[in-house]
Amino acid sequence: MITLSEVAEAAGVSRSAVSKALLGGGGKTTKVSEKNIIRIRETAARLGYRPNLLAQRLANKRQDIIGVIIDSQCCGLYNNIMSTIEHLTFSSGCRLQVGLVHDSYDAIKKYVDDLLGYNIQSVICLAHYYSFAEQIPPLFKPFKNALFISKPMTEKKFSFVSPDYYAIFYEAVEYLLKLNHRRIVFAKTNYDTYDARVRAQAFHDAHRAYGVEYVEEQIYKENAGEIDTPELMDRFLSDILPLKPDALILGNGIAINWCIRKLRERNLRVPEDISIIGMDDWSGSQAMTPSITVMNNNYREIARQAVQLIQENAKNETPQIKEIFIRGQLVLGESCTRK
Amino acid sequence: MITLSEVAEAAGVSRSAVSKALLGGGGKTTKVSEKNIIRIRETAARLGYRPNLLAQRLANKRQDIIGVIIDSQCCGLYNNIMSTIEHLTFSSGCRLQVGLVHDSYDAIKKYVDDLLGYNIQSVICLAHYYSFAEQIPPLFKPFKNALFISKPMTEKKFSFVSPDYYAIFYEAVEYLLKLNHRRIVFAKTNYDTYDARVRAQAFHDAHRAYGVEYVEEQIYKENAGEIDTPELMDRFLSDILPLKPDALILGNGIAINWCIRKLRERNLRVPEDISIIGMDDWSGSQAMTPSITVMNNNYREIARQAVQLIQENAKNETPQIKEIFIRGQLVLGESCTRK
DNA sequence: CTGAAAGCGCTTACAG
DNA sequence: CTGAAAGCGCTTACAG
Repeated sequence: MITLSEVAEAAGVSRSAVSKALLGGGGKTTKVSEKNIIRIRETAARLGYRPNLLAQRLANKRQDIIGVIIDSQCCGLYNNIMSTIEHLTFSSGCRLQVGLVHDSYDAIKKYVDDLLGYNIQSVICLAHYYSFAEQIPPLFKPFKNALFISKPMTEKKFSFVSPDYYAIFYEAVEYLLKLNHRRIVFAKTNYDTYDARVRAQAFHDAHRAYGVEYVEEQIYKENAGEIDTPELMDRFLSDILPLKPDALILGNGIAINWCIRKLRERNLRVPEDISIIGMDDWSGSQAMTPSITVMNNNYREIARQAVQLIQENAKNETPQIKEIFIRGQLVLGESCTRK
Repeated sequence: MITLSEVAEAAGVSRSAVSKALLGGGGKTTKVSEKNIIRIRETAARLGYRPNLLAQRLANKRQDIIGVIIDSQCCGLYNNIMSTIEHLTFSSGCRLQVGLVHDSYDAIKKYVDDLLGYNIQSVICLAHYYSFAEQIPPLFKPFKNALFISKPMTEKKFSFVSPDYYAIFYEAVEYLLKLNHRRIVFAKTNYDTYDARVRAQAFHDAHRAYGVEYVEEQIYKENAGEIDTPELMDRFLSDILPLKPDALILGNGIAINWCIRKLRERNLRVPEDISIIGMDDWSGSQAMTPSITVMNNNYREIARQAVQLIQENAKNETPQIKEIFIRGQLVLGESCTRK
């Protein structure tokens, strides 16, 4: 590896001059003549010089790096978010340092330590919806500029950009009620996460607003995560079909595929016998047969606002805490029909 | 930020001692008494000391970091690969530095520069199947230890771990031919990538082995990428249905969903009228109705071997170049039937 | 316009 | 067992 000193020696100039000519360093006062700039550039190119980023960052502390902690399982779901974040930060000359974790508190803690060890003060957390959801936010206290995607489960104030889970869920339930559904089953989880809480609340509020009674069993809490295996789906259906549901609100595409398949085995058709709404949009929801009515969370907009906020705060000495909810929209498919 | 020097001063010992007691540094000869170790640890904890990783890496050059360059669009497809890589490297005390790109030569080049600038010599590339596929591998020459997932398009020898696209594709075509299909259409792309090439070759070889003639149009080359929008699917079907195909080999789940939907609009059923095989497995392929026969590339095994090889090579001064093909397997669904 | 010097926060080889 | 010193490859403030 060629160093800056070697370039300086080969070009017969000082290291300050090379720093200025090649790396934009050299402080405010260092000037280099046009002649030397050319010679330095030529020498560097000839030697194949590459600046050492570790040394650069150690020396001047300038930080244009944003840490990202993301769960590898979210990757599909958050695909739009990540690629938008990547695009926006990259085009503004910023870099991402990505910590990929999977459902592991220890891994998240380790990556947090790494980011702090690299003196990275800005971080976006997309991995905090677990059974241990409330243990994650405290890990992010040491950062000057932390931002969560989705509202974190914590007392302390953090900036976040979150889907407005309540509003979209309310809209979905309202939509079903207006189509005369009277027995909607919502496949919640037994996790105590923010989204699950407010969805249950929206379920309740919408029913109340429309004067429709429901039994507690219509909010299904038996499952830990997605109902995305045939076995889990069988159990789920055995549990809830006795309630004679006319609509189901479920998670992702896989769950819904299994659901449709398993309903068919029981001679139940979607939407004729049971309507279905998906809680998360996924690419391909409109390609299915029937196409699925889904809650589009507007992830691209979430990512856009997240990047804007974190970059703004990265400039401030005392970042301001903002809580931003992004409205989603119900994408109407063929999976719901009037009763 | 508390530094090592401050801990040393507060504990009344030398920096070497702190380095040894806290960070496992201090060289071979530095010894610290039990008494001092305790005091140093206590002091560090009290002050909230965090080692600066930049300084550590700059000073001792020890590298336990593996770079990864991955396309954000691959994320779904390569989800299994990435999470397996993450798991295996993380549990061996290694760290990943992930560069997330999207279909952009410039971004890949920039991330390569970054990795080299951080003095990272080991890198896994999962982003080299583009229209500019052959421009990517040269970027990775400067690394001591580069490894590609999927065979790269290049003359130079690189290590890679790749799906055995040829074998699995041959198996799929053979399967269809044995089920008496005689007009198989393969939705290739107009990209000149390794996988596309050998698939076309396998298509040819299998037909020849079974003495089945085919016309060139059965290898559809009009598309740039996946046929994953309704418009592209309409055009594709308009183009190939006049050939009276009895089977289609297509890309991912979205493409296949659109295909089934658009075939139905034309009163063609899967598999009764047309059989379908998917070229890439995706979670949910077996949940669909009908479930889809897919080529499972065995990504987890690919990831496992990739990590093993790159970690092995990271130890060697002169890494050995290995070319590893992983056999996949045909997962039989309901989307193919005997003609 | 130019370069010598001190510093970033860690290392390790070396001398006690 | 212990610490002073030189070094990693860059910075920038400063003095010419």
